[in-house]
Amino acid sequence: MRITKLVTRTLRDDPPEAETASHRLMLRAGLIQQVAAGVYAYLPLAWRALLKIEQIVREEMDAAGSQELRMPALQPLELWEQTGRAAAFGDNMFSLEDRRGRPLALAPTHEEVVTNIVKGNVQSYRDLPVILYQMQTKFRDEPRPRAGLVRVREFTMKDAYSFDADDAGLDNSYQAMAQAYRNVFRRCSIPVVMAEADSGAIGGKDSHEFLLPTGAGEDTIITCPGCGYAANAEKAEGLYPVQETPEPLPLEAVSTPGVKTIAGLAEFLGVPESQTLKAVFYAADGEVVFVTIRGDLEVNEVKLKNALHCNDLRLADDDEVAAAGLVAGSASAIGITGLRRIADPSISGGGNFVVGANQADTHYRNANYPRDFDADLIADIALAQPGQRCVRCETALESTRGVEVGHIFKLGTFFSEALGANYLDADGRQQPVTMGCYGIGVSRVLAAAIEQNHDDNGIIFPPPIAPYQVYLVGLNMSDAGVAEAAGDLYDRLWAAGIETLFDDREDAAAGVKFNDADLIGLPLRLVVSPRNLRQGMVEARRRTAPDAAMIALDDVVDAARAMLAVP
RNA sequence: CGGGGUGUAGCGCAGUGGCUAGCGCGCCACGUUCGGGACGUGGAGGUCGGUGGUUCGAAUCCACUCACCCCGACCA
Repeated sequence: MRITKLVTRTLRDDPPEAETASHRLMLRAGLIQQVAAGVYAYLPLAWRALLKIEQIVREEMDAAGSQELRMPALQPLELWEQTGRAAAFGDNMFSLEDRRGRPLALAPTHEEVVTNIVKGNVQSYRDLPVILYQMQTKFRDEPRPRAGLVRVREFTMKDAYSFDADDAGLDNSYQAMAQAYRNVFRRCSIPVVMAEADSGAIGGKDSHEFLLPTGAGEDTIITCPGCGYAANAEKAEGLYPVQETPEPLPLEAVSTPGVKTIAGLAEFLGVPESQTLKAVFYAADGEVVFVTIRGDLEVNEVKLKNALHCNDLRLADDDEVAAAGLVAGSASAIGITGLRRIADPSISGGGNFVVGANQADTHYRNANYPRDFDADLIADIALAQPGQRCVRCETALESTRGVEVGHIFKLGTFFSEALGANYLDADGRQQPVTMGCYGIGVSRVLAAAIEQNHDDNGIIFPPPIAPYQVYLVGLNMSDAGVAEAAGDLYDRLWAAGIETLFDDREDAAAGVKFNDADLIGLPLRLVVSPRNLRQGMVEARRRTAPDAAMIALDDVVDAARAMLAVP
């Protein structure tokens, strides 16, 4: 491709709206163009890179025994109502009506459709296992798109679905997919962490995310340097110090004027925060629930959502709190009626806690569970935090941010039961198939690869996903000798199968071309110029190398191939 | 959805009630340049996000509205 024909322009300056490196560089290098919030056009350079990423994914999926198919993005909403996921996705699902007023959805994922396909094509245990996958455009009406291709509303996803006879089969499929994922991300130069993850409201047992650790990420990963434990903070568990249970003392009201926070309460009464209990109120699908946890811990809203089996969870607003008869700042589980009460197990270790009294400016000392208050549900709802200890090896946990590029789930039989995808086992009995699902955000992989592989001058494309392998610069293209030699070299490179982008601009200064070469970040830069030509040479520099090498004009194609082969 | 911000030429911005709305980059023509973002001369390009209002007069003031960005709750 000749630059003079390429529909892309590079930007001299950083776009002001772009905060993260990948967003900034993709805009500057002319890879993407925004069409709406969270909706981007992939310009030719990005598209070539995406096709390469897709091909890598395809090769690894095929090698893992999966077969590619293609399902529709446009689906009847009714299908989503059969599994209850229309409600679970809620406003995150784009929906529309056809001309007859029939409700349709733009699919955010494909479990329903793929399960129906398997239902119609798999009858016997002899047909299992099966793994199907597709490259597909997904639509999700995200509340807040951000960071270029990191979080968008229309994106390319590779989604795969496994169907097995039982849990042992699912384990095999899951392991095969996990290995395929490691291969994909290694080939794309994205050093991922595989972390335990929340499986969501529907999800079954195990779930893992593949995350690129980077400050630009949206997820928090809790890791253990001792044993290698890694988990999304949504899922992670941590050990916190548990006090000995003291002799229970009588409940005692104490005046606490103006005290509204745990920190203020602990300071006012001269007790550690771990000697207090925190009360938080949430609206779970509109129902106000009362949540109690030890004062020094934080509520993990994902764990809470799972414990409550609700679709929508948010902090209750002031009106809801007041309507429920709660006194913010001095609320307590003591004497609460008419509300569901959820408590973290941390309330049962230790004792003689300071709690609210449901009266303004008043708290109780010496509250003890279950003597003084009760809960309808005790569940782990604590947010793991760095500094807490690993549940396996008791090393202090660490925390880092990450971009999620892949996610795998063991789904179990939720979908097959809801949609009647059964098979006949060897004993002639009907059984629901056991499913897993596996997603890679293909367009996000491109963003992550750039986030990981760049410097101050621009992108450093990993060769396997670079849109072209060579950036060929013709310096002083109005010089007939240069134009001829560079054009000839361009033809020879393509003839040798080396994908080359040819900067054939006549009017651009050397500096412009070099800066664009660095910005776009192809693996190898070749320079044909009057100066080099007088010596019969071409200059070659890898994007990652500090210095250039001089290559005889006749040897350039072989030399380029050799330089590109070096990992 | 809560909080903060921005909409003026392809891109980045200036313009607080007054004449023909400016600047830089980019673009077109010609000429000079030619190894890390050159220079000269001449040009093209604008419903000032939209609607309504105030006013002799609105990019500028008011109301409503739309879009987009950033920070938080969601996901690949």
